[in-house]
Amino acid sequence: MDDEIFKALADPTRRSILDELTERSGQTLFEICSRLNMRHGLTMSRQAVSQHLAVLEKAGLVEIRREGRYRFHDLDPEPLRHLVERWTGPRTRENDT
Amino acid sequence: MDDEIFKALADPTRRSILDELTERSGQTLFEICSRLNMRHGLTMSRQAVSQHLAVLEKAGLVEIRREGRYRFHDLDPEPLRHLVERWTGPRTRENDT
DNA sequence: ACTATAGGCAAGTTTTCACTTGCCTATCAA
DNA sequence: TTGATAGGCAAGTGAAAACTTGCCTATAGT
Repeated sequence: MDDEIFKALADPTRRSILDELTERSGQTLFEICSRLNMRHGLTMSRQAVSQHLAVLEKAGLVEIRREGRYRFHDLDPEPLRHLVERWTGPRTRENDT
Repeated sequence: MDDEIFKALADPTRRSILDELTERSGQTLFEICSRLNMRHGLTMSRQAVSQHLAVLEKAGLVEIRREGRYRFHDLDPEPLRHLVERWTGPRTRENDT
């Protein structure tokens, strides 16, 4: 289960998508495409982005809701919160400088 | 820079290696090999493990120190601490239930 | 009804990654 | 100094992942 999350995070394009959705939630596929192009310098086909979104959805990091002919994408950062605690320990208070 | 860390974490064998080093720091290559085999059911060549360790070292997650003919491996969890904060926000206290 | 927009499906290609194989070097112990 | 142990290098293989291409479906506006 964590496996899908780590694999999803391994790709820089997918991380940029998460960045985009962090900044503006509920974007459509086309919006994400154009913003990846504009702001991250990524030029890739709509299908490529769609496939990335499918990976992110399977990992539970993005929720997709359909309305009419639009598909809106929302970030769900919940699965990320305790992801690396197995190596860092549960608390990081001593590092809060 | 983060890219190497995320890519390093994408492989389940490498995550098992981090688990092993979390439990017992300073293991040699052969120790890691046999413990991956014994405790994680992973049977793979020494070279494969060595390559994984190289990836982990490049990502800054493992430090390697040589003494005589031995090579000891230590975990450095520091780069992991704030890895996902760009999506979760800096604090997760409200989720400490 | 027709057209444009938003998205879906399913090959096929290319690149990247994990892993092996074979041989070589270095340290230590007898 | 011989042999055993710990590890290194580099080319090769196989499979998975990223991305494209071409065509199809569905919703909305006029």
